[in-house]
Amino acid sequence: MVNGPRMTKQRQLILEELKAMDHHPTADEIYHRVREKMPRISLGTVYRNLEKLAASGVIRKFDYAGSQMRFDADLHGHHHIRCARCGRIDDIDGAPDLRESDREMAARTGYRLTGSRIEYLGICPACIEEGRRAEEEE
Amino acid sequence: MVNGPRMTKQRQLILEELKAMDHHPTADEIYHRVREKMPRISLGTVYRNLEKLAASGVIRKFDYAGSQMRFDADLHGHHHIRCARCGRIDDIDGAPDLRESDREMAARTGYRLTGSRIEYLGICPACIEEGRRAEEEE
DNA sequence: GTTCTTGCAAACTGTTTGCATCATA
DNA sequence: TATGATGCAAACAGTTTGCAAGAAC
Repeated sequence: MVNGPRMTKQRQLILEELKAMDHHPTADEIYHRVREKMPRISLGTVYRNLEKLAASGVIRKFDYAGSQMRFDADLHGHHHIRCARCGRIDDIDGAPDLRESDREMAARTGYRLTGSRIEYLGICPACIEEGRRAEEEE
Repeated sequence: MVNGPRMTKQRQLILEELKAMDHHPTADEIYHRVREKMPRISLGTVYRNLEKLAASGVIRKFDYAGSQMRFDADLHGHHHIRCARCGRIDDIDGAPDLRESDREMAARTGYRLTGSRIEYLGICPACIEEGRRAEEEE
C-alpha cells in the first residue's frame, strides 16, 4: 500500500523560506537560509524536497537562466527579468500577452505548444550601482 | 606581443558543422558530429573553440533550456521554440516585437535592459509521433 | 509497524583547467 | 620560432542517488 507524501519539518521550513523570498532563489540559496534555522539539514534533502514540492504543484521550478535551477512559490503565471551580472531573477508584470501568438506559432511549427515565456535580460539596480562605485575607485 | 586567434583545422570544422545543423545543438552533439571527421579531437577542444567563437562574435551561445549550453551559427536575432521532451531547440519567426515593451519594463524595474527573448515551449513533431507510437503498443 | 524521509557520502553530468606537446602565423 | 591551440586527464559545480538510521502516519 502506498501512502502520500509527508509534511516533515524540513519540507515545511523549505516552503516557508521560499515563500518569504522576494526573488527566485537557487537550491543553494534556499539551503543556506534554511540551515540558519536547522543547521543539520543536508543539501540533498533540500533538492529532494524542492523536487517533491514542484511535482505536487505547490511550488514551481524553472530552468532558464544559466545553469542553475530556480524555484518559485508564486504559482500565478508571470514573466521574469534576469540580471546578466549576478544572476538574480525577479518577477515582472505587464508584459505582452502571448496567447494569440502561441496559437500562431503552434500552427507554424507543428509543435504541440504547452506555454511560452518572455525573459527580459539586463543589469539589476544593485549591479549598476556596484559598477558605478568600481569606476569611481579607479 | 600578443597575436590574434588562429584558424585551426579543429576550429574550422566545428564552425562548419555548427553551420550545417538545422537546430541549436549542445556542445556534446557538436563533439560527436565533429569526431566522425576528426576522431582524435577532444571535448575540451570543442568547448574552448565554441567559447572563442562566441567571444569573437562568430557564433552565439545561449544558456536557456535545461542545464546545457546551446550554440547557434545564425547571428540574426530570433526567438526559439524548445521541446520539453527531447530538449531540441528550433528557430521561430514572426514572434511579437518586444522593443516597445523592453522600454516599459526597464522604466518599471530600474534594470538597465540589454535584451529580451521569447521562449515557446512544447512537444516537437518527432516526440508527438513517438508518443503516439508508444500508446499504440500498449 | 510500515514506509516515507533524512543525513551523509559517493556518484554523475556538463563544463573548465593545467600541462606537456603540437602547429600556425 | 614565439605563442596560441591541442589532447588528455584531473578538477569543478550543480544535482542526483544508495544506504542505513530516523520520523510520520
